[in-house]
Amino acid sequence: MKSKIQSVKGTRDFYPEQMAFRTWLYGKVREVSERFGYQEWEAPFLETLDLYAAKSGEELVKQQAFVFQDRGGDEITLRPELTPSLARLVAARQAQLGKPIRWWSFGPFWRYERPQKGRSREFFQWNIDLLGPDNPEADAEMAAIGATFFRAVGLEAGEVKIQVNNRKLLERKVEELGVRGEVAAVFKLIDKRDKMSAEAWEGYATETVGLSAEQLSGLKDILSNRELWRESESLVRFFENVKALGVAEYIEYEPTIVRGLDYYTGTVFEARDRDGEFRAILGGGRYDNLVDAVGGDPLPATGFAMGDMVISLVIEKYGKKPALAVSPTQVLVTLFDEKGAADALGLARDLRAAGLNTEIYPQAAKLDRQLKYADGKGIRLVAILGPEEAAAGAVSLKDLAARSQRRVPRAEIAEEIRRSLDSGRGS
RNA sequence: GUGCCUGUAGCUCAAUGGCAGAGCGCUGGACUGUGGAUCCAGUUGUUGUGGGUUCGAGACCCAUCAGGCACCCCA
Repeated sequence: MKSKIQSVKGTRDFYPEQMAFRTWLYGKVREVSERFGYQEWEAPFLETLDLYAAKSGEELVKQQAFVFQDRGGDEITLRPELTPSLARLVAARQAQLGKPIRWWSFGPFWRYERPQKGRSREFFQWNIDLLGPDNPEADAEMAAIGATFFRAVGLEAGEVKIQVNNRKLLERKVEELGVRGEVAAVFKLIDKRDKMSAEAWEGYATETVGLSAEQLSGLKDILSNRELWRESESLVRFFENVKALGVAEYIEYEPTIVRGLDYYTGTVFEARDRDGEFRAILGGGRYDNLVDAVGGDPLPATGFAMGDMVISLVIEKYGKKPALAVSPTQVLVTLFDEKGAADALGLARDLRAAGLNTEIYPQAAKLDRQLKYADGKGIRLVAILGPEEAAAGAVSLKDLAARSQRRVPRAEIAEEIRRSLDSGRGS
């Protein structure tokens, strides 16, 4: 065996079967995005390092971005996320863009990380953002879009949930504990809670973050108070809106959600499967300062991102993966011998002209071979054109799914195929 | 970037330091113009890669690459 060139670490190959699923997922993303009136857009895959320098979490850029020098010596980054690009595009044409801006996008991103389940170095991500309004109605719309997507792919509220919190509320509560200027450290502490043992976490809280016993106890009260949202006018309205939008069953308050990225400013959320088996399915929130941070005028914004890997695992786990037709072929034209080749090619041409996806068996072969091929590839209809049919000016149309066959005059074959496809659609 | 686990046929996996195997798949036939089932036959390897120990290595040791898990971070 010859030595094979390996693929780049952390990348995935999309054979037709995987590509069909990716396309299906993209279709669901499009369907839901457009249902809420969002426009599709796209940014370059390459951006300057400067774009990310001040904005994203420092770790994300410094340690996890693919950065290289171009031939002119400029620092170029393979985009690790989309939101800074969004802010850049919006800032560049801020005056002429009508508000609110409702945009969505689905494309590839790169992060230089250790690959593991639900995480690779090259992945696809759905981004959807609403810029303009700074009210809880906009936040609720985002959560509703996420929930509507789950419904669209068949995931029920008993299987996935969207957990919500508000950074301003949390910040206020933390400050009430008498923690000054160390809010970011406390947020990090909160984020770690599920990942450490209770003792280790408390040790980290008192020793590293420097909380007093009293403050720690107060913090624990905050994090276990599932009714805390009632103290935030913004969250109260958020939950009212979510109810009105018909997705309340998917959404719940979770005091430990803070999100990792530094640019979030208000309501934040992330979705998980109810068993907590996987990492977050999607994550997002309000980021009101980002547009002016890249040189635009201040513009409030909210949005979220969903990677393709975790959602795929969740869809698979709950048995919601659809049976997808991998071959686009609607009808296979048989080939018996070289003498009949011109006739078969002519039939294929006519069927294609009639708008049918038509494939011809590429060489003369026994009929059972050709039928096996069609069966294996999931092609339902086979147009059999052998010496007998040719002599009669007809074609035999076999429906592999219905196990039926009938002889049709050559002139009517395209119409007959169309009828068969329509009748088989429901079953 | 840190720690741990794993790597054998296309796939899933066996093989006490002693002849590299099974199931599935694939190919052909039973069936010269009729598919999924069944039966029969056949096919599949530089044991991830490179070194080392040993009379002898798929197994032990080192390195390296890839995958997985936990950190870190996050989609």
